[in-house]
Amino acid sequence: MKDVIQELLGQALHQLVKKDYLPKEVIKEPAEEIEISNCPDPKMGDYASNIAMKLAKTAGLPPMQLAEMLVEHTSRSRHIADITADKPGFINIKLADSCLFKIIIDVLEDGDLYGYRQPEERQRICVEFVSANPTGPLHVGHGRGAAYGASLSALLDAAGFDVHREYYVNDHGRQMDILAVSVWLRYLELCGESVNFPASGYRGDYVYDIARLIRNEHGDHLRHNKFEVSDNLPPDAKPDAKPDAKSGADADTADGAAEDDPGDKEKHIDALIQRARELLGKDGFRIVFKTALHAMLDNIRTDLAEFGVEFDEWFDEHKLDKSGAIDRTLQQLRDAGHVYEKDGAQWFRATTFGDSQDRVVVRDNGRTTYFASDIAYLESKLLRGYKPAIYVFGADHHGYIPRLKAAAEGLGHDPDDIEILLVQFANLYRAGVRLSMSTRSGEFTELRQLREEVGNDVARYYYIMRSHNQHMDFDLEQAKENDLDNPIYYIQYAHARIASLFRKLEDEGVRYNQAIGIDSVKLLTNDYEQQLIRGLLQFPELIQIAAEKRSPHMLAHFSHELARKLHTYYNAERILVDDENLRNARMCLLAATAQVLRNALRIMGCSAPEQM
RNA sequence: GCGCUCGUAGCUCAAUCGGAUAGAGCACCGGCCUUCUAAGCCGGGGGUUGCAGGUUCGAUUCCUGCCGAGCGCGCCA
Repeated sequence: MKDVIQELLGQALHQLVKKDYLPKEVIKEPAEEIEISNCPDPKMGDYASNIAMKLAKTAGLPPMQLAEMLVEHTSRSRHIADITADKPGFINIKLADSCLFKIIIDVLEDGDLYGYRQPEERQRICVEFVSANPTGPLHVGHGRGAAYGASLSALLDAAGFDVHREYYVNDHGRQMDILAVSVWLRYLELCGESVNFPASGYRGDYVYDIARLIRNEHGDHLRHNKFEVSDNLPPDAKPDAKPDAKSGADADTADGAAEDDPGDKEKHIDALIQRARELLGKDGFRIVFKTALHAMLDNIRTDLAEFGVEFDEWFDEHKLDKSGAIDRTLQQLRDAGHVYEKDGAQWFRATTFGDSQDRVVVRDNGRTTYFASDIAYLESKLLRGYKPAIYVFGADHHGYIPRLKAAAEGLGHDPDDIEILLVQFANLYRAGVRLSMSTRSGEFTELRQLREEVGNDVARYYYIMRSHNQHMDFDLEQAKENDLDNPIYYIQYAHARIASLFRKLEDEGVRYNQAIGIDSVKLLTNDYEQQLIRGLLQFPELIQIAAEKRSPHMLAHFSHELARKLHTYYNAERILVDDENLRNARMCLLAATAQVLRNALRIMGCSAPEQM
């Protein structure tokens, strides 16, 4: 509908230019350049344009006068009931009733696809999100990225993009080796060996679960005694050592602390990994490694699936190495002259493209860095034709943006072809007390726990109801215990309420006749009904705006608003009246409202219950 | 020190790439169930949009500086 109005105003501008009332500079080339917004107050009209104020300067006319001229020259359309120039220079447009009523029919006809744009050719884009290292279960911090990424993907799909959802599996790095060693040590523990557990090992119970799995499968075949395992290793740090502990004792007052704890936990764990490889051999280590990896991926996959988050592809990092993609991409950068050697390592000259420093891609020991994989992965995405390739990162990764953009540019791409969205942290509160999210405290960390405590719908909604670049407080008390105040229940209740009316009708043996209803929609003239219809009208436009702004939280607000309109209507008017025409017309409106609520809830990843 | 994201009602947050009187929820106060789900509705109080400047017809939005919060600045992943 907006495009119709843009078109009409565009034509009016052309006419005024043709008559020499206005200079030709005022012509906005694509009509879409003409901004159309919703009126803040429905009494003013349905749509508003600020075009007269925008062009006042180039036209050399006061905004109000220009607005009036435009109104005069806008050709009469059957869609428009009224068009006026108002106060500072806005042009307000009121839609014809017939136009509004038709919305109900549109919704009923389009059904699950109402609000969805379906262009002939869909632009292919990729959304990569979560991508947590498979070294442990997902924690609540990943939850927001998961909920945001999934809803954003659904939103972009609705807006007409061909969306590819991708999870990048870091199955190649040192962290995975540490997990494997952690599992192996727990396995040895189960075998009866009393080995020390390293400070930087993974301590969660899930590590024992995997160890148990291996022992069931392979018995004691991978057992080595504790002396073989720990002899001649560099000393470990204390298990509880916190590098940046801010306790009262500072280095200068308690210099004994350093001597008590001379170990380097990083050197220790690296040596331990090496030892494990030696003792287990290539095959033995692989058994532990693969079992751990698969167990964790299963865990994560199941967790996400239960959360309603699905991916089209799980992209394994190691494939980039195996296929030679990393080498090829690095060679490409070398050929372009963006790589140099220093201190035995190879550096990507990221500073040429605005990064604050150059970045190592090949270490002096010959191994490629994590960033080298990132570059190859980036190239893979762009070669596959995604435009843009969207990354959803936690806010703590914002430092990666300049180097990734630099890499894209170094490979000869437009840096705008990759788009990096940051999701800010969510703080969990219980009864006003902030819960620690560190793994060490073990207080409340797993996404699974959160889902079990508050439910999937609540978790999904709470995660996305705030703008992704806004820090957010997630209060478990409000989310769970006080469900009267929970916005997601409020929305779902509106949907259930409508379903309940249809049930009621059936119980009373009265048939709902949609044909009669559609013929009678013109009876829906009271304020409440008009408000609801306008809500339905706004939905497709909201999808487009929210998608452009990568802001699924706008759907949360929209849904709440639509639910409020429904509840208000329900309280003010009796829906199931005796008059057959009016009753069926109202039921049509409610059916359409339920449909829009369903569509919005689906994009947000929440269910639309028939009863509550 | 440098950089990124922010700062809006008592609390949690909106505000459609700069628009009309800055809006919701929670909390607080007062009304509405013999009738379709009261998990609801209606009404009320509550604001110098962190501070100071600047840009223009118009600023919560854009620019500069300051104050404050969170997070980053490795041949770690």
